[in-house]
Amino acid sequence: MLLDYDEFESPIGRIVFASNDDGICGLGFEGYEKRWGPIFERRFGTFELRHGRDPYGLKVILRKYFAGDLHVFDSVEVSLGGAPFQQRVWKELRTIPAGEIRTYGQLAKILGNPQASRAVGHANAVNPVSLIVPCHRVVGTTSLTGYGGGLERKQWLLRHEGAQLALAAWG
Amino acid sequence: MLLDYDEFESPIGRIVFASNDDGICGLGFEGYEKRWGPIFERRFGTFELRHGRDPYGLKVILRKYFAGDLHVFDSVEVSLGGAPFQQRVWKELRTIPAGEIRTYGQLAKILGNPQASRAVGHANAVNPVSLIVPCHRVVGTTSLTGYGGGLERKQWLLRHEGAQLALAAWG
DNA sequence: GCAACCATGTCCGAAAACCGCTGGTATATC
DNA sequence: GATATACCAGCGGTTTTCGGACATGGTTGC
Repeated sequence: MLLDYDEFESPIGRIVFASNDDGICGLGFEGYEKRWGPIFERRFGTFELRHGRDPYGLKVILRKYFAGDLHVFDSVEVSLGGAPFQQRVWKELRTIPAGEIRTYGQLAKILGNPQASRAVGHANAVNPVSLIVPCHRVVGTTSLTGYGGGLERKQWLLRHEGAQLALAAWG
Repeated sequence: MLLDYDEFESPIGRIVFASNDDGICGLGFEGYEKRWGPIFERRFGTFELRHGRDPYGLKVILRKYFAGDLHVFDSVEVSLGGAPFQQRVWKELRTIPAGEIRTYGQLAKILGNPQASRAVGHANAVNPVSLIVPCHRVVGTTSLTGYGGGLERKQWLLRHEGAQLALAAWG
């Protein structure tokens, strides 16, 4: 499998992203590309990366997003793979509007099993496409919990989207 | 929970009061309504306020009280909530006749624990229904101490009821 | 299959913080 | 030496906070 990949300089650090014929299949903050090996191997068997190509015009979209155009990701095609439950989680994530947040427990409930909050957390943790699949809009009941790109970025993104962070502890 | 609330203009400032089906559940001097949010939320979960209703005819009763009819509160129904000890304190308060005063220590003793004066003070501080539950009739051993509506009002009320304020410092 | 991971949530108990206090000493004033 | 004031520690009930234990479900690796 031949994958294109490229980079974008955002206000909170370099972003790397990869895509195949179906859509964006990987996106994360700098360093994330180091984890692509096992991820894409499991998914594609073998793969090859070709640098400097951006067939979906993602750089432009990212620039708009960071300029305040928060809904530009809605129409971006993604190619995610993953287990059945994870796919449902990721699909559900994309229905959360910018500026809103959910808890892991809420998502679990929506997906039909109120007890599966931890499983939801795990699905978030292995989300291959940050931002476009907005895993940063999911928080714990009592804290921000975690984020692949680091909590500071999660907080920054939520502020950028105008979300109401209820707890003082969330900053 | 749906609560009625209304207002009354007294000689010492506007009085606001709220009630439910069981009786008066909140009464205080102007500004007190701002503290109703947390109080009623803890007690009722959610609640809603409906202005301009006075199902217990409290305005008439208040007018009589300020005209000098000091015992009109005796038959008013109240709905207080609160912790067990607080309920005992508030109940005991209503047995203090107009014109008399007690100290926090005396009340503690009456309630069985002479050391609990400070707890009595706290119970007084969170009394949701002033005047009817006459927390203004409790004073410190050496000073008036405190009052939710301000010390001037406490003093005014005690004079109005003809209480003997022994200490010169009390005014 | 089975055990081991987890970007969770809930419950419960212990500890600490909060105060509309009191009583005793220790300093000040006259 | 009387007062009066200031300060301090200990007081008890409630509320809040914090931490640990535990149940939880889906995925992954053996």
